[in-house]
Amino acid sequence: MSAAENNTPETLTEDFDSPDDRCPAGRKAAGEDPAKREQIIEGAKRVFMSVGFDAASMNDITREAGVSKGTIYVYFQNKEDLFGALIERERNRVVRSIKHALDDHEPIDEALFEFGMTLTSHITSDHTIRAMRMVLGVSDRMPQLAKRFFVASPENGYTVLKGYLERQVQQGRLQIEDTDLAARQFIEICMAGMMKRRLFGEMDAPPERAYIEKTVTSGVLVFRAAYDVKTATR
Amino acid sequence: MSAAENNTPETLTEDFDSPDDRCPAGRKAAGEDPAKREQIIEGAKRVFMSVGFDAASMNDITREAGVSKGTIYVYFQNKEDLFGALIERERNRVVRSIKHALDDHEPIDEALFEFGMTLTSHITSDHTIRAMRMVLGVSDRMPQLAKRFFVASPENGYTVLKGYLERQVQQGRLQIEDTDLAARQFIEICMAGMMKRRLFGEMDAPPERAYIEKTVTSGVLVFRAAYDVKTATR
Amino acid sequence: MSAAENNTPETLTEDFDSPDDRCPAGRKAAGEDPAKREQIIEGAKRVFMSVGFDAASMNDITREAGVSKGTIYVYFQNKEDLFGALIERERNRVVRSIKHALDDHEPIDEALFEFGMTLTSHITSDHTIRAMRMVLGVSDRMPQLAKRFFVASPENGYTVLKGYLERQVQQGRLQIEDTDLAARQFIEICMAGMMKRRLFGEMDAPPERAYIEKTVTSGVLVFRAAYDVKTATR
Amino acid sequence: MSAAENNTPETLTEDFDSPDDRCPAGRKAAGEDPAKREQIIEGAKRVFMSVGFDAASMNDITREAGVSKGTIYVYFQNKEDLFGALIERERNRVVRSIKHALDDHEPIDEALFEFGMTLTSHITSDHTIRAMRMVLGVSDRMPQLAKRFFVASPENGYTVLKGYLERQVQQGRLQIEDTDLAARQFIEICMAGMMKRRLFGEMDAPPERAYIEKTVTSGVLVFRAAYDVKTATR
DNA sequence: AATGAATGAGAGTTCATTCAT
DNA sequence: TATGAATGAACTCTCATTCAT
Repeated sequence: MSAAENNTPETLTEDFDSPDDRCPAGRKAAGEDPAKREQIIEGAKRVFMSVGFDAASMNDITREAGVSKGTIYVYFQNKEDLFGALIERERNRVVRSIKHALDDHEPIDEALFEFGMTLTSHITSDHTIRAMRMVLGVSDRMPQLAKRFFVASPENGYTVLKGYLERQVQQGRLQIEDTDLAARQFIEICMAGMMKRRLFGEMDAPPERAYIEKTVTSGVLVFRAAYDVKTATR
Repeated sequence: MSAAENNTPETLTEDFDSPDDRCPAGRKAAGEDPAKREQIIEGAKRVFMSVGFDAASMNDITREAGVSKGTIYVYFQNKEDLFGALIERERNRVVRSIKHALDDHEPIDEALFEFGMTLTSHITSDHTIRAMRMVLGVSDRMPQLAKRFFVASPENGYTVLKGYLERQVQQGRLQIEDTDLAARQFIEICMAGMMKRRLFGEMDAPPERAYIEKTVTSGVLVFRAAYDVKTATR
Repeated sequence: MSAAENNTPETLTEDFDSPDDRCPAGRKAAGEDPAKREQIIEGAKRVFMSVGFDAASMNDITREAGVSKGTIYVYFQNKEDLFGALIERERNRVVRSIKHALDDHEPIDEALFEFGMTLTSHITSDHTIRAMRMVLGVSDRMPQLAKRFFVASPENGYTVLKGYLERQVQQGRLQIEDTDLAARQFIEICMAGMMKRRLFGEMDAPPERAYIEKTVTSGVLVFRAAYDVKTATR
Repeated sequence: MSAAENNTPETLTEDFDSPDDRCPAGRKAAGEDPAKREQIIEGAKRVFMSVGFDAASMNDITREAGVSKGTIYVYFQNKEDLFGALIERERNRVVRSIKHALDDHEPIDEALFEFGMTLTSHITSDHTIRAMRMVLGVSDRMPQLAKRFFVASPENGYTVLKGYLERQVQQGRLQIEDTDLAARQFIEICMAGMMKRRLFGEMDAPPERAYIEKTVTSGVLVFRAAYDVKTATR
């Protein structure tokens, strides 16, 4: 455990800065071949996703990734480290997808609708729900991991939206005192509890697009009823 | 073993109706002493809460509960059964606290405010957050448990609120087409993502009362801006 | 284990010499009520017989005998002791049944036939086969028990028969040099391997009477072909 | 696990046909090194033989075999599987030794004598007796094992002998109506109860050769008195 | 005297990790 | 460098035995 703590996610992404500096002959240094690293993570992902952290055995991962046990331990210090790297990769993937969801749409209605659709679809997807469950399942042992995952995935939408709202307020199109709160409110109205229901298994498949559309549409209406310029709410 | 078979969640709360009928001398039947049962669950709770289901060992629970391993296995069939009983107990605790939160308050503002405060405080409490994490961590293996816990705890607020909203609509005080959706929206506005942030460890303690009050107050305003009679929103 | 070794079967049967000497008021002294002792052994027999020594749990015996755990431990030092007492009881039962099987029948043919039938039927019975398996299963831990059981049950027939043969030789009706060997031969010819086949499960039920009759009849013929006076065998 | 599944008794003897095809470098595949497998069985044999199946603990076997617990479980699915493999090995050993005991000896006397000596010596050996006790001790839980062991070991002699007797009858050298019964009779006469006495511990060492010789000699005489051509018995 | 709830050592089995090849 | 056989601590669960009632 002490060893694992040295391996904070921050350092993980730095591992590849110059992978082949030391091995010009083509032979990769131990634990420095990005393709093999990817191969291992890909196998680990399949196993972790389907049974969770504790129930996943390193043997399963070995089999699924098609590499030997020893090789995994060259690339990752231990099971937790491997799991952390996997979550970190997912994190990066998500951040990219949401980043530009609010950029260009001119009418506020459409911009918010698009944003709400993207975020809700993403968060209720099988992929994300499974990842969340896994992360939460080990959050006692790896609290930083859960936090980082959250900041990257659901919370990231909040950051983007808050910036957007502030710009709209500055431009006089919306009247919001607390943009922090308003951003959070909008996100939650759009999801209307679907994330919770998916997490706990009350909904056992991602909601249909029509249902999401209806929910997000209503969310935009509620939000504008509260924060449009004419209305003097709060 | 016959005693243990009564441990299905449904019957858990009924087990203790008349515990001393058969044992007037004070000696309790095997697996039927509510105090000892409570003692075991209490110890199990401490261990499960702090490290999660998988990382908790029966030996730890033994030590924490102050009973022997054999005794635990008289009261509970196995580790999952013990965990289930613990979650079930938490579930019951919640249901009771929320049930009557909307009954008597006359002005809608106050009623919704009280409800939002109760629900948000409850769901963001250490107790509930830890329970949720545990349940989500094993939801692959015990999906019914997660579902039951959810329906009882966060979802239960939804049922109560939906009934309240329907009564207000009938009495002409609110104008809501889809009370199902509106109830879900209100709950999420009141929490404004606090449950998520608590779950993932972004907030590492329950939010202060002032913060909850501010958030719920704003939530009520947004909700009324959208659904008050005069306003013709949706 | 050291305690159990003090409890050789020999002493077990002496326990009842004067059970009520010390308790004239009717209340039996601890571990001295023969009826309760019998009740315990009867329950133990059902359990041991059906699953064997190791697989039988004291709880099962408790249930089957209808007495409490503590009571069993008043009457018997431990599980081995209880098992020993049970086997000892079976032993005594058997000895009685075979003892007089060769007494009165005048013609040698009939006498041997009757004896062979009795012995073979007895030894191939479910009861005896199960007892043998149990005893053999623990013969490493309780070697004296197996030996005593054997001497009483299968070997006892040998003693009786040998005496009979010696009398016949003295009376000039048979011509046998080694009555010890002849007695063993006769017994084995009559069983023709049935005991082995039953023990190992090749025959899963006691052989039918007709089959035993045929076998014993043949056994008598073979025996007389070898040992009748006219024939000069050996 | 896939390797362990090959451990069905039928395939056991075929496992080692070409053990080093895949590992020319000397490194053996998991669960496929015959030497290690033998080492484990050898250790297990010592433990099982001395205390029986139930009383033998995997820890004892670990210690006796000089391998770790994990290794045992690579080679064998579980305790029963290991025990089964051990018994199976003993079984094969026996079959080989008896198979050709009656082939070439011309005079019937000598052929039967040789056969009787081989079979009796084998069955009364420490090895076989201990194996029988073990097998019988678990015959409730593993009935097929006991049956297979029996068919291979003691019963196998019967099959061989019966074939021999039938050939002698066809050639007019013996006069037997029921060769099945006669074969069983001969075997039992030759052993004259020695197997029983050894099993139950009445004889605590294999009988001396002189004693077996005397017994088998007498057995052959008795058998021929009954079944020689001139004599019209049965 | 009889009870049976409680004990806790020890059972079989798994699996993250190591290291000889 | 990559492998995967081997390790052994730790797991859940059982049950002969004890002793307060």
